[in-house]
Amino acid sequence: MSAAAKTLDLLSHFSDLHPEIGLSQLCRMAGRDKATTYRHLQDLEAKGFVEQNPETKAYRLGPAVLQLAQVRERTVPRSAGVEQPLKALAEATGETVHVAVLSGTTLYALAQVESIRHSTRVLIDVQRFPLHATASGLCALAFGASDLMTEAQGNLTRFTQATVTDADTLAAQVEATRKRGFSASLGSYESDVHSISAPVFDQTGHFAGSVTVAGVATRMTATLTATAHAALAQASRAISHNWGGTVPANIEAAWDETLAMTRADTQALEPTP
Amino acid sequence: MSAAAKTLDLLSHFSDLHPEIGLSQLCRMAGRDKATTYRHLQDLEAKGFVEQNPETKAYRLGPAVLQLAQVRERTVPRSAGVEQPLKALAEATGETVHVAVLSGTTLYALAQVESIRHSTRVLIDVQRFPLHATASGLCALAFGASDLMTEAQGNLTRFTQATVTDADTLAAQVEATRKRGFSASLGSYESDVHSISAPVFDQTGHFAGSVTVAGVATRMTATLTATAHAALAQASRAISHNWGGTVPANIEAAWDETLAMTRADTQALEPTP
DNA sequence: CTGTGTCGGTTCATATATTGAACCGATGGT
DNA sequence: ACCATCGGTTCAATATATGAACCGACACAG
Repeated sequence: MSAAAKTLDLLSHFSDLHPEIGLSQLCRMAGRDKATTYRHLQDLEAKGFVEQNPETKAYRLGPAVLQLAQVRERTVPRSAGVEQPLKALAEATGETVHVAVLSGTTLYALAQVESIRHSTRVLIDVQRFPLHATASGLCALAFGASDLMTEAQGNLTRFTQATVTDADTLAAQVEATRKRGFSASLGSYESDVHSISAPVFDQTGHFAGSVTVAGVATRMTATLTATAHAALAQASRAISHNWGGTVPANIEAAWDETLAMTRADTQALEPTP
Repeated sequence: MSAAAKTLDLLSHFSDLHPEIGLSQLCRMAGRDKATTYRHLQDLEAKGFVEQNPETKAYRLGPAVLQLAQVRERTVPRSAGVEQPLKALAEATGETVHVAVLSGTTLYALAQVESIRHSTRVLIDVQRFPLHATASGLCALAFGASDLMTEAQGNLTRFTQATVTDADTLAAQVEATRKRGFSASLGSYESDVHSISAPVFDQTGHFAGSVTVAGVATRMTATLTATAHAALAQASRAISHNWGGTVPANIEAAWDETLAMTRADTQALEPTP
């Protein structure tokens, strides 16, 4: 490992739990020599990536990271961070996939990828996703701020036979989404489309959008659902990472549980030899 | 220069003007070899500090900087970034100095340092600085958002004989502050206190607070004023840097002009031999 | 007030990782 | 068909990173 990589590695040890770290402690955390770590810290300090608390001599993140983050935030559009994960998701599922971002109380379409595996596939032509009638929307209601729910309850438009139009059923679906970490829409917006969504988080740590697999209803078997769940979790982690966020532990836990269940379902249908 | 320092240096070339930089271009900007720069970029990419635009192969800042900035923002209080500059400012001027931060439309006291040079000095016991009657407040009105002015106009309380209580005079003072880059209060809040302030900026690029020299009125000669101006500019740059911001070019220009003028005043009074 | 541990920081011989000129294939303009 | 430039790679030369040992300061304990 290069000296530069080791130096950069030191930065990753600073967190909310360890905002200030002394030299010796950082050596233990990084598992490296004291002299080496000290020089690396000197380099970081000279460039403003860390600074020393004058009283305790402990090191903490410096102002340089703030400026870099500003530049990144201003110059790299969110859509740049979803392309690769979306392609991988489309590849893994063979269905149309898309990402929506939350702005205020509205979910806007940000990007989509249509898989070329099947000749029939879902085409997405909406710009805004209704909160109560789409998998994306359910994700927002389940993992976003509470004002989204009041917004949704004020506009329970019916789109198909399967659209939920009463607040209680909607609340139940939201609750199920929270429990499972994924939301599902079985033709509630377009009747022959079954969608599954996972939430995406940004650097504020809050719900920032959702990533969705929109499948042709007749193809959404238990096997594909299991595949989609696993691939969605992967995609959400990757996109959240690109947006400067991480998936909260409770949602990772919900995913684990759901994945274990769907795997069991699949194996029951198609037992291994 | 260590390899780590050179690697970190590469990051500083990314800015709003150059959000994406190709390998060869970055070599020219950094003045370094292509092979070296390439390996450094590999290190940075591996740690998420830069990423490659898949289409153009150009590099841009990566998601890692967002996460580090979040940690810094959450864990390092603003007050930590003002101590050193404030001490230097008190040392340079021999007067009491303080920093105020803007929250909403209110200026709150954040930190202060009393110089020990004189037995008489200004004691600051306020928690909030009136916008219309203090040097800090004038800075906020001159360099902050426009809603501050409406807030100030709604509360033109008189504190001393010198307090400005009509909107027109206030507007004129604000205009003078914008022109000079510094604000002044000649006993407008406490009658025997003359204060000079400079604005401070944070990572959003907006006015975030002010740094002030609060001098005993009888001591505020032209010489001390010139010293204070120069030291305030220095302090503002340092604090802005610690808060992740930079002083806008137009204010640097205003400072330059004011400093040249006050220097001329000083030399007229005390000609060099 | 003396031993003991740990702290941040420094030294220097050792050896390992960094360096850059030259090179490659791909791309694009003329 | 040519030339320039792009991102990326190679390898011998060597500049640079490394870490065991050491230092003074500090805090705690007997």
